[in-house]
Amino acid sequence: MSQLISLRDRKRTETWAALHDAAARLTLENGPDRVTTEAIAAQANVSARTFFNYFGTKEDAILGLQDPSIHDSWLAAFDVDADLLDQVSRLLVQVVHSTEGGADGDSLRMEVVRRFPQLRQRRFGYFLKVEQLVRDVLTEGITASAKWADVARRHRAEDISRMIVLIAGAPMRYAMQESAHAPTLDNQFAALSTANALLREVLPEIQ
Amino acid sequence: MSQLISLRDRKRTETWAALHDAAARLTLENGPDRVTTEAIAAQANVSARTFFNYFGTKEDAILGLQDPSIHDSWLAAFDVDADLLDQVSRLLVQVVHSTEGGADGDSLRMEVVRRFPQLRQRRFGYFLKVEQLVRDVLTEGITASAKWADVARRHRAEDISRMIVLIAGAPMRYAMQESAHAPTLDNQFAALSTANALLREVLPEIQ
DNA sequence: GTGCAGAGCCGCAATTTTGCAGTTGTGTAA
DNA sequence: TTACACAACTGCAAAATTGCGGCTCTGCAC
Repeated sequence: MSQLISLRDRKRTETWAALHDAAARLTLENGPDRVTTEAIAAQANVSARTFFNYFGTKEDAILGLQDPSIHDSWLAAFDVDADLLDQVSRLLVQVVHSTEGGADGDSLRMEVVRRFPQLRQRRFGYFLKVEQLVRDVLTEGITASAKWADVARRHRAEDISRMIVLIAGAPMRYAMQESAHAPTLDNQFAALSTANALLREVLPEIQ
Repeated sequence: MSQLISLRDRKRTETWAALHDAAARLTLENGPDRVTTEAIAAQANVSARTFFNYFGTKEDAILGLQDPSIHDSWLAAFDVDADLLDQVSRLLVQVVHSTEGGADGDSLRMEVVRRFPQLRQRRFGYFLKVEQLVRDVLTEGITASAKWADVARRHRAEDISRMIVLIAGAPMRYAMQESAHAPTLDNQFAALSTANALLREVLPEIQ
């Protein structure tokens, strides 16, 4: 019973959470610059070296950011031949969401971001990785799609994907810039849907 | 600060204690035969395999027995040319004590032994290892001692040590047999000092 | 008694954690 | 300015943990 996930995976998750929690907690107490990776590791009861096995930078730990990854089920649901703007932006949202650690209701993270908005910048860096991932998926889809065969004859699939992801990602960038100042969950959602509507309105005009 | 021992050593000690604690606790609840190594490992939050990295047998874990080892300071204090009976039995006591985990006031172990005296047998097995260790030390001492050079000319140092350890260990064996029935700390000490006195009385008579 | 399941225990390879010795960049006291 | 401490971060090898397959033994249903 309760062997749904291996002990190894469970412990890895626990360690990740312990580090993020320690980082966020200590940051709230002392501010991000007065917290050392060493202190975080000590608080999480692991070595300083292990800290960097889990997070690339101190800020990632504070924010609980994970390397973006694409879940199989998202891939299965992805359809190049459907409304691409919709498909791609959905995938972008999913992957971006996957970079923000397990628990959504992580009030610690929200509090940290509220108090130290500078940290928010890190998300933009992550967004580049997210785009790369989604681009790869899209490129593969386009290459295999009959619908795109024509365009693909005049442009490389990589370039087509790059352009589409840029367009479909515009609302997310918009929302990130917007909510950087007042980074609450509500603000993010609001900004994103505003941006989506905006994009839909702008697109026909420029075609 | 507080880096007196390495994180590695501290964690090793903690894991050892967690396993012993889990083993003893579960044994008290269910009896030694109704506890599995797997349950102990789960309770201690490590894998079943790790259990056997720490303890050779389930009983060792329940009793908190460690492989005997000789501390450097004991070695330094050991003097072949002093009263050997005293020296050797002191060393035996120290090493035996070292096989019974860190915390002395481990009421859990005492309670377990009180409730399930069968477990006590395991100690006799350990005593053999303890004797072996002490014999090695003694052999080396005798080999290097001028005082023993004469006897060592007629007998192998190993054999001399064996005999001495047997004699010096008699009180401990006596005490272990005695206290097997009523295994409290007081009983052990009492039995040991009785046995020591007894030995001292008997020896002159048989020489 | 025969088969079989459960539990103790071990060997080994894969994964994770740790220690340690760097390198780099930055603030700051001399 | 120079010197230097300190903190972020990395590479690498040693140690610890895990998963897994396999072995043996014992009790129990058949």
